[in-house]
Amino acid sequence: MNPGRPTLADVANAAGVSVSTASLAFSGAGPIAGTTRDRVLAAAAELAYSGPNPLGQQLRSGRAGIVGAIFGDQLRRSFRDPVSIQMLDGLAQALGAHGVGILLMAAEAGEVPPLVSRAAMDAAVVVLCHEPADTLIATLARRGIPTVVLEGALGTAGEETGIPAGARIANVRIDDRHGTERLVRELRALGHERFGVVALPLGHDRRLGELDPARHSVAGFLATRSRLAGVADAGVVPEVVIETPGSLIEHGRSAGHQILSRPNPPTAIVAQSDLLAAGVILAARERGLRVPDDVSIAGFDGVDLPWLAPDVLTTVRQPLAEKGRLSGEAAISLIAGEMVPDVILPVTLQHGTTTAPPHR
Amino acid sequence: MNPGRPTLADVANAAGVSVSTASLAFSGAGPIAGTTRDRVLAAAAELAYSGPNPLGQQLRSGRAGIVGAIFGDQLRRSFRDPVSIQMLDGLAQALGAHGVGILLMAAEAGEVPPLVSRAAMDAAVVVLCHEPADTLIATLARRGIPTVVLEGALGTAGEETGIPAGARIANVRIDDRHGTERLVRELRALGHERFGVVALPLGHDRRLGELDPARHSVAGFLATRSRLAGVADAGVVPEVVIETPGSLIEHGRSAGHQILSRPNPPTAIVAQSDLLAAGVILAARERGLRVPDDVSIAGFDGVDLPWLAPDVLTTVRQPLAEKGRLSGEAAISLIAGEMVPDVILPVTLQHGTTTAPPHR
DNA sequence: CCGGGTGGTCGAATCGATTCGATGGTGTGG
DNA sequence: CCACACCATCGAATCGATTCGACCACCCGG
Repeated sequence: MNPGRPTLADVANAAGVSVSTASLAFSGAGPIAGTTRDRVLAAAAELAYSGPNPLGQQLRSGRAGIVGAIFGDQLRRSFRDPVSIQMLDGLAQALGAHGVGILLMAAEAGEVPPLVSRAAMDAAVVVLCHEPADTLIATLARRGIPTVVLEGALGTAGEETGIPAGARIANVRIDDRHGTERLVRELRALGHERFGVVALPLGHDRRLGELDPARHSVAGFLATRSRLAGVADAGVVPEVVIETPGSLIEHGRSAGHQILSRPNPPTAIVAQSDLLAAGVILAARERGLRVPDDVSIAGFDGVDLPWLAPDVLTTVRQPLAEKGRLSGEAAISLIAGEMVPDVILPVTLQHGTTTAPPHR
Repeated sequence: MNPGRPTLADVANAAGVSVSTASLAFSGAGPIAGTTRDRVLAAAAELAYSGPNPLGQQLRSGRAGIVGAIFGDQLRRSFRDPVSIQMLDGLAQALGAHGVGILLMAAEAGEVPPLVSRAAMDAAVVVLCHEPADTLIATLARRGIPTVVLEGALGTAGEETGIPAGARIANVRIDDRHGTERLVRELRALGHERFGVVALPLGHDRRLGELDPARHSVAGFLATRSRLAGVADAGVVPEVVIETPGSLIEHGRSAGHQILSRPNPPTAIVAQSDLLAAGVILAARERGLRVPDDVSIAGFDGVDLPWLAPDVLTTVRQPLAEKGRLSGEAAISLIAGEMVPDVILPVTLQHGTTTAPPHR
């Protein structure tokens, strides 16, 4: 009759019942006679009606059935790190169990993608934004979208961040400061005294190179960036800190070469991610250095690196899938209007073959 | 006044204009006086109205602004293959340019996830389903959702697949049959005569092991699975075909050990993906075999494997990001109601250091 | 001075479903 | 035999926006 696909009204019409009754036949809410339901379903089959249009349901219920997952970089780069992927997998599991879908968004370099301000979503999860993501979070807050922030800066709530006071925000993070501290203490216990650090991006500008003391005081970063702070907590001031443009093998490799080409390189290199550490190991191999005899190398995250064999990385393992799952459940709770306490997940030290006492 | 967030009606009310005028102030469609628009926007700011509710817009327009991306496995596994990721990145770029978001869905082992049958989407892209995805595609077709199928089986349209005739389906695939043929021909030209093949999953059951001639005739698969058919086109009947549960390094490694532990192993191993090939190389290394002196190994895809250094894989490169972009644009066209011709993208042979004439 | 055009605004219909309250009919218990 | 309860069904309101056609007033040209 009318163009386009059939609607519930068409089905009701064909079945000779009212729209409300037809609705009951599909939703199952409320009483309905078996014969009536069958008649409605038969009419639906006849018209090739494939069930209620989700758009109508969404408007009515006020729920989109979607949670946005916002990554701090191009997907191509974000997803080369197994960290993001395991997180995402955990997130997908938790949300999938509630019939909620994941809308993928990539926010490059502090930009706010149009989807963040326009797409329909019931909640958002901000993942892996190494740099401060205040404008992003503020945009979501203005829209009244409850938000789960992963590994966010500490002062997310209120203040001069432009984030409204009533914003419903939950924080999920790991105890990376303490984890790093324990790792570095162990390295000191092995006898290491001179350290190099390969750091994740510290700001919006994606650069590779030594931390610029003119622009950023190391002390300042020590205070704000927890993995660096963990180094300081262990009583270590690194000889050199290389900032990288991202958590990728090749950046770790470049950083490794930069550190290892110094006149008298440090005996221990602590990388802020496993991929960075893997890159440093490749660099060491390329320079003919033996790991861990000539240099100890440690990472952070605890992802599988089967191709690093025979080496097994010493690292700090964080529960990645668990983190994703928790974030998903936090999002579900926020949507339900519940308060969600901040969560800090524990990490565990994992001994591999890439660390040993320094060679004299 | 009323609970919840303000609506366009509230804003119109506060600004002393009608709802239709307020709508114009935001959408910009149709004539509106500057002073009126300013008054509306001011009222909006006053009420902390953050723009039109997407749910209302979607119902009205009949567009969800979302394309579903359906992967044939858990995300954790799908995304460990850079192939999926580069694809997804290309897809995200193409769709993002049109302001369309990506809804992520994982379909394990031939199941149809609830989101596929219930979520609001304007189109779907079915990615990386190594096994036939007929029920999936049929579900989408019944819902009238235009679908782009990547590397789908050849007879997607009509027939006994349960897919309705009028379904709007576009196919995007690469010329993998011909690419494989060229690769194998080159290996033959080098002097190889006995081949092993490490294959991607051939059915719903994820198993690792030699192709079972009782259940599946090799000839049958040669006919239907194009990368295997390419081997046959080159005039080669492989001595052994190992089927794997997925495109992962460890599966390639197991398959590699299985092949290389045979009494008189083939001199050339062709893997159907780069990750599988990388696994075979690791297996060869572990057995003390030199690549390519003792065994030649080739892959398929052309992804970056920096950690394979110093080896560089001989492979067939396919334009992955391009494939994703094209799929995205195909989806956009389908949504616009246009017909989209099937696309077959070319592949290029890429010579690495892992293939050489066989050792006598 | 009058008619036609136009720019600005408004009312009402529409998108497709859910859900509340009302209604009519049947069955049961007093 | 009457009244009450309950089950099945229906009508209408609602969710939040867009858009079409009507309308009014004003400006300009004839």
